[in-house]
Amino acid sequence: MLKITKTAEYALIAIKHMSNIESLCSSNFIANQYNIPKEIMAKTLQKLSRKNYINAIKGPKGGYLINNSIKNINLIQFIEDIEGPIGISQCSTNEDCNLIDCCNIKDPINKINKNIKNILSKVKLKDIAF
Amino acid sequence: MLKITKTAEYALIAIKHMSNIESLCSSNFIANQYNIPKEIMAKTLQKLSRKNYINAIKGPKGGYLINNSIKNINLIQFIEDIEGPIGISQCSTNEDCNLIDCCNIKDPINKINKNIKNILSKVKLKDIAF
DNA sequence: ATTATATGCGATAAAATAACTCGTATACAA
DNA sequence: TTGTATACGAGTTATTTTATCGCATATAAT
Repeated sequence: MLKITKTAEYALIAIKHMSNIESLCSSNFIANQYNIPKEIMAKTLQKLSRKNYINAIKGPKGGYLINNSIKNINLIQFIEDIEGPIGISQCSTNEDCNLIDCCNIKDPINKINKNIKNILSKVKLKDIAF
Repeated sequence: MLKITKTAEYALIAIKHMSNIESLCSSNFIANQYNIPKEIMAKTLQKLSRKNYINAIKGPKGGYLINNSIKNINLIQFIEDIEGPIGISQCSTNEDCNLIDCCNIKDPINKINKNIKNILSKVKLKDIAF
């Protein structure tokens, strides 16, 4: 109920870690340090790399490096970028709901949704990491 | 991602409907009107009845009647009552998380969680139904 | 009795999330 | 040149959560 996914959590943990050390850091290291499954951490970092939150350096002595220009990205942008749209209910993100014509709580639901998104949009990555 | 369940949605729809008509109303009627599976609506209403949000009257010509004293119950109370604890992450609701000792984003996550719960606690049932 | 309703246990289906496997590419170092 | 540590990515499996369905029983009006 109202949960964010593990992937988003793991991504934030990794970003936080990398923003602190400011030096090259391997996927395995983070996975071990934070007790996260290696393969999942690897996939998460790959995704972050594709989206340019971090930069990858291959080969032994390789690893990832944080991209410091992401500090002002807010949580809505971040989560939707790596996980897809956020919404407390189907009709908040897309319109194919079989209640569409008769739903009697659409307005208040969307209001609540806006309020929650508003909170998340005010939290920047620098407020969590960095 | 950050979704409420259908059961909670259906419950709100039913409460909204019953608060408008103020007269006896059967489970099947609501299910039909709002295009919700009959059995699910029935179960949802049974739950609401057990928790005293509505009152049940058995037999033919039976149905449910809303309990008007619920107007000031807020969404946190309501959702947690029928669905269990709300939290954007495991550590927000219970403490058995295998990151527990090393998690580096616990504080900001809990802060965000509090903010979201704060929004929901300010929305009363009368703001959605009634 | 018949019928329309609620009640409640149980089972199943579907979807979302999380975790794992394996093979490939890259680049450093001996 | 070969071995190794890293990133990359397609695909599979497992787990959990959410959603749905079925049926037997209880209740009360007619």
